[in-house]
Amino acid sequence: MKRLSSSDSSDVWISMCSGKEEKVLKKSQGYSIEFQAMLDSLDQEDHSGEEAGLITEKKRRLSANQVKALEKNFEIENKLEPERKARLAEELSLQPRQVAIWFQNRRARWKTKQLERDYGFLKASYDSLKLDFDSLEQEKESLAAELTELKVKLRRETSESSNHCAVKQESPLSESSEDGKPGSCSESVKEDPNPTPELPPSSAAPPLPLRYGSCSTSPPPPPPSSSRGTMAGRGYYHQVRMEENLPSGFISEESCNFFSVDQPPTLHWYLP
DNA sequence: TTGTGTTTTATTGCCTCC
DNA sequence: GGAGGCAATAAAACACAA
Repeated sequence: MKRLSSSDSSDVWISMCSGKEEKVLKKSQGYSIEFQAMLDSLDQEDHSGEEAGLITEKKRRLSANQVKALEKNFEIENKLEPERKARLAEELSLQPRQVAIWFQNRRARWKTKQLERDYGFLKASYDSLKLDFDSLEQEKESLAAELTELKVKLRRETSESSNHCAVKQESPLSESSEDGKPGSCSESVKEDPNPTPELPPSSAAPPLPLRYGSCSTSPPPPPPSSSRGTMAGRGYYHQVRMEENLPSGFISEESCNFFSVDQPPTLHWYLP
């Protein structure tokens, strides 16, 4: 498009020239006399075109009614067939190209809005998941603390009972320990070979298999590298890390049953 | 009134499809 | 190869605070 210096100081636009020409004209202001003369001649040509009744139009916004009609049509179908374009253009007294451009821009706006909506939805989903994760993490920590406490208590009771037996064994009137009830000494001293506060060396404890909702000793395949950046991928590593953080000796058969999941794990992120 | 940010209209260049 | 769509961009039109 080319901007003309009209006599009535209103901006007149001719839609027949390209934007590149306009840029050239704008940049050329204040240039050589020859070039200015050329611009003047162009202006004269444009004025003569105006007088000849060529398409002279201000760049202006569409009227409210036009926009309303276009919006209505966009709701029906956001793509424009040639027939509909021509009909709309005729109904709204617009150029078919204007209608096409309006639809194109409208689609772009719709896409932007859609992206914003999707982002909002994903963010809400993420926030909710994070809350869940945080509460589970807290629960895990309190359970671990409780477990430690219980183990200390158990150890104390065990040592007390063994002391009791040592005293009784010296006495000929000591009670028989054959019934195996609590308080019996023959086995209880041997119990608890793995006191918790003094964690055994890693060589003493066999490597614990990682569990993924079951007690299988074979670890699952590693996550695909492509999923490492995703939430699913992070979930995979979180589960591993959480179990690695458990106190040594915690993952036994009991603990396995305690934490095992009845349903098989969903590895949808891993399965193709 | 003016400077500035936003919205709307339009262009350009590239890509895909027929 | 032409038509049409899309992303990026330009620039006018508009809104609004200072």
